[in-house]
Amino acid sequence: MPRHLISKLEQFTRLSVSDKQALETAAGEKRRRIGPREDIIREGDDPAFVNLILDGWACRYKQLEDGRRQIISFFLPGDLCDTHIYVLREMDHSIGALTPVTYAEISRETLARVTAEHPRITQALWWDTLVAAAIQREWTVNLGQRTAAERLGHLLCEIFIRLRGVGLTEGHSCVLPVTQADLGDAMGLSNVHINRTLQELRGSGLIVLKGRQLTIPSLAALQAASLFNPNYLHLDRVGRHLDANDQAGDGTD
Amino acid sequence: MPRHLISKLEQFTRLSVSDKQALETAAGEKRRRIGPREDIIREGDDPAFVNLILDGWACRYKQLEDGRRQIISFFLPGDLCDTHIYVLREMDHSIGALTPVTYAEISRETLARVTAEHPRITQALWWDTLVAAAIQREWTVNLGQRTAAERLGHLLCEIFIRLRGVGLTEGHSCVLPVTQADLGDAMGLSNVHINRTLQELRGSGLIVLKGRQLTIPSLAALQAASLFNPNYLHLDRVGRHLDANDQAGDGTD
DNA sequence: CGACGTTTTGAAGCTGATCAATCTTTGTGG
DNA sequence: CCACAAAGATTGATCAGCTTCAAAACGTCG
Repeated sequence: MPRHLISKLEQFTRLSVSDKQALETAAGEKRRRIGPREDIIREGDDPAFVNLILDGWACRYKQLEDGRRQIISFFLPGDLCDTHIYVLREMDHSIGALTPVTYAEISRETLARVTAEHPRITQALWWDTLVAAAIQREWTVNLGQRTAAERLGHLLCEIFIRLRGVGLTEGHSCVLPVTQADLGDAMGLSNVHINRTLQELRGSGLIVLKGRQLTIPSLAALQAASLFNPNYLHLDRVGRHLDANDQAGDGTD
Repeated sequence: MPRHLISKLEQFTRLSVSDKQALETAAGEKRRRIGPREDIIREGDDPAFVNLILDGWACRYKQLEDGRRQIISFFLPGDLCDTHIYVLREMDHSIGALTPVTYAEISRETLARVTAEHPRITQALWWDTLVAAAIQREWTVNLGQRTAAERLGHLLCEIFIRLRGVGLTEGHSCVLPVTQADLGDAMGLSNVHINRTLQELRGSGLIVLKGRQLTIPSLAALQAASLFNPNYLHLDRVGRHLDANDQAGDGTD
């Protein structure tokens, strides 16, 4: 069932049948389901598990004393929250659902066992962690330098490509199941301005957005308009040399 | 000589004499010195080493096609660039010096050896990595939600506390060796507005800034004004239980 | 149908950007 | 030790992008 995670990791390296089974087992241990606006974990809590999003969208966020909320990152299906979080004593931010979410709680011990026995998974999780850090850096650039239209366009490019990596796009389309207010909290813009900026992107034909269905007629055009350079997602199959080949037939499915 | 790194890590766990010697040796292998505005590594380069800043200030940054520059994070003495960066094939950002900088290049092999032989160092580096990620997240909040004055005040709190952790403060003062334009590139503000915001902070008595000498008369007051919550720096000695105690006298110096 | 959440629109106001000039500091060479 | 150059800090004036507030339209679901 953690097929999205597997798809994602296979962008980096090919996994053997046994690798996939190990992930399967780990993700099956403890499964939970929550509704939108519910929290998976809160600032101040002791992080006991690594959470794996199986379905739905969640986010990291932080709320200032006066109510301002910043969404720090989006969690899409297949995303894993910090694999070493248990080194720290308490959460410095919260993780909450934006849509109905199904996720797996993976214990520290399980994760340790899986990585000890499956070096390719270890490598792939490293890659995933580094890409997550790169995305966070890119958001810094996004918030610091880009205009509203560039910023939003950039986000949509990123989301589309990430969803494609986990098999959740269809042609030029994908879902965008969050409210405009959520997008605003993520981009540091008011919901009103998000609305106007979306209209601007629609007006210039860069996106088609009907309800929760997003279509990007030309990803290249949206990328160009948003100064989007996909290099930070590191989709260049760096880990080719780690492709599983220890058993005939492995990794071909 | 990597005394700043050692100071920093000892905020998390106590290190034995042998731990410190290992860091000493690793940091001594290859030392380099560069001037301000020179790069340590550039976007597109193949990351061969982990860089340890021994002296001076550097930064991660990214430059957009049209020249806009965002400083993504500051590297202070004792800071280590991503310890697992070699998993990726090429840098998605650059690292450059803001002042004259001395740094050590640590090879992948050396780092692997040190961590294999020194579990406390491994743990401490994990803590360091997670704190670095938390800082990046906090910058996202900073850029997305805080006003110019809050943003700048927040940054100054963070820098002061980080410098204090590596023994580079004196009483309520520390150096601030970067230009206002650099601060602007880091905070997503124009240099003009940085200037005016600094004057505002000076005017309200929250900071004293003469040349490159920064004094924060009341850190608590600046924190309050900037909505600064230090929890994300995880300075609560989480790793107490890992304190080195395998040899009498260890860790007490 | 009615209610609630979400999107859309309009108008007014503020924060911070831009541009351009001046002042100050630092560093360098004579 | 002074003169000069270059970098950085400061100031003023104008402008643009985005926020805020408020209301209306739209959708969706019990």
